[in-house]
Amino acid sequence: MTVTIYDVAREAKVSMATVSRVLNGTAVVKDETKRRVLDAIERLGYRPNAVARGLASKKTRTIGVIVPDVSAAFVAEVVRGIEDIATMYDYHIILKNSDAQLSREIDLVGTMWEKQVDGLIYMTNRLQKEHVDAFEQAQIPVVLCATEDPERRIPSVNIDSARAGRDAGQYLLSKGCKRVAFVTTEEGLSVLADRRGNGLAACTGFEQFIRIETGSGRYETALPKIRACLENNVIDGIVAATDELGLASIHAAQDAGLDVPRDVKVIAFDNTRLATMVRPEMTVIAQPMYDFGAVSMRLLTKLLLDEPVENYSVTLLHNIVERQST
Amino acid sequence: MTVTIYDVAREAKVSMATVSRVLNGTAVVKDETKRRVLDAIERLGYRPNAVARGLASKKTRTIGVIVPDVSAAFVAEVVRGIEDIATMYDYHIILKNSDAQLSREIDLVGTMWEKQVDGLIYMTNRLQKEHVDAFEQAQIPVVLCATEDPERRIPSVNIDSARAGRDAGQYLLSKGCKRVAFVTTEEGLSVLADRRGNGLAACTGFEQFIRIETGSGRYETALPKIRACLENNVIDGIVAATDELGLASIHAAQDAGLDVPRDVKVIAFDNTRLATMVRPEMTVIAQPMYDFGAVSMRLLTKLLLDEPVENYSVTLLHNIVERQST
DNA sequence: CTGTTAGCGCTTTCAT
DNA sequence: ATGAAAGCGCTAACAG
Repeated sequence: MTVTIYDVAREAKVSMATVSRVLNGTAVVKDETKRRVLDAIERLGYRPNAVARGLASKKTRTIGVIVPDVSAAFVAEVVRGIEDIATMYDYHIILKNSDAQLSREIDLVGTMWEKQVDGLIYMTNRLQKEHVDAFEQAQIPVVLCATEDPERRIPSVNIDSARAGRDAGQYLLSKGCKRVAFVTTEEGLSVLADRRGNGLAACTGFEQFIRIETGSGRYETALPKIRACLENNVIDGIVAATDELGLASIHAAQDAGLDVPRDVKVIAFDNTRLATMVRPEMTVIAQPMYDFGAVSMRLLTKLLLDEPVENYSVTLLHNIVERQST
Repeated sequence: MTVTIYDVAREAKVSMATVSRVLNGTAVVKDETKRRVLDAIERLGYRPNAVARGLASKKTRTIGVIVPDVSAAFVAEVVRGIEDIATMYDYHIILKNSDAQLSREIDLVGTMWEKQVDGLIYMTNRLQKEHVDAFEQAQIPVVLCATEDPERRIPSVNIDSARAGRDAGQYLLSKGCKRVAFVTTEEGLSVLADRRGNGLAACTGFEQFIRIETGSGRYETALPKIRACLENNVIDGIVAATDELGLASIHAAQDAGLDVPRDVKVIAFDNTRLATMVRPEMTVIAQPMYDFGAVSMRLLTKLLLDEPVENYSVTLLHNIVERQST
């Protein structure tokens, strides 16, 4: 029924080993023999069984990808980057959503272990000791993607978030803003978001700086909260932690009778497609989302192939894209 | 180094078979023995090797998911639905992007075959003979997700697209629209989009009906084309094939000096988050994106577990969500 | 350059 | 209720 390497060997009148060799290019095979094997493969419609291969070689060419939620625009873009590079290096990805729940995040490492993945790309809001322990126990090479390891034990790919926050602040200052708000979901939820906020807060020159916590990152719930804040505080500049919160900020300002950008300027993080499709188009601190994924995967391949690695914690560049909201 | 089932057996003073039994619940094991095994597993930190399991049992508990592009909002949501249900039934998913290229779509079936996936969830714009042949050759159970098989050979999950198109038309008629445009990427690209367009075209009562083809589905490229059309035709109602095209239509209308919804009403397909975040908020034909994925995966589990299946081509319900753009 | 032979770690008869 | 043993389909020494 299923055609095996043994069938091919018989058909080509060679040994399994030789078939394996032409399949994997593990050793030189005489051209004539190679042709016979290839012919047999063709004739029988043979496909190597990756599972058997994985068992024998202890390499599955499969990468585990653990993310909070693929349906988030940012994450989906990252996953696309991961998958593209994985394909390029002939790896497959197993995708799992953690919903940012610690217990699930840890569980999933175990699951990936059972699946014998060759490596792991990991996204989480806050890396904890439990994570590192899990990685260690599973003995799987891990690359943290858009996730910081304060102690730099685990290879990672990030931008300089504090600096990005500062850049946003500097930018608003240059636009004449004095009273600035940082709109974020909730302090303590995401290390990166906090770092951005702190970078922003560190800017000197603001007359006032407040944080607006929206609880969830959802547009609908954020909008009224931001609006309330805007009605109780005179604010002329906003930095939002995500595009969605940026848009909520713009609309909240408009609802409060303010003009964007005249009365209040808004700059948001991420630069998902949303930013360019709304009016006014949003000025953003653009994050290299696709590259987060692509570079993480590339770094992981280096780890797996024992290629030399110059830098185990890669810092990607961010940049400000000026549009109409400022 | 790596703990195997054999080590556990030795530690618990039983045979591998018994360990396997308690692991899989394949047969009754005396409570006392079971405890010894569980203890040994705990003590040794044993994790079953899913690859070895897969080879021995010929079941990998892995599902291949082939989509055009995860980074598209619609698709990402579908994938989330698939993954959730997969997890629920203890399956894993291998994700692949095809970029809607036929050759790649076919290739990927072969790749999934090699990976010995137990089943396949497949999304494509236009199912062709090549696809069906590939499925057949690989002998993998397939469920088509948001993808129609005109000949109903392959199980699938869809909405009634023609009817959805008609509903959109009917809705615009009820709003007093007479001169309607269908904004889509390009005829012939997507069967479902075409079907919607045809359903719409079949509505009687319009004084005029035109199609606006935008080439790509991207906001940026669509906007000027739609605007040009709107300047050369008197249009008072638009049905857009996606939210992104819907938003492009709204902005194009505004740029052409028209008010939405007063002068021209816009209704779009999909209902991604975009629709609720823009102003005016978009009226949509809501698609059950998450459910496309969830139901497809559920159907696939039925196929895999030999559960009775009432209906091999499931039709999900769509509905109109009325907002400000009409 | 090619063949032989052990496994890889588990499931699954078949006995007992 | 438990054990023994034969594979699953392939890779990777080791010979020759």
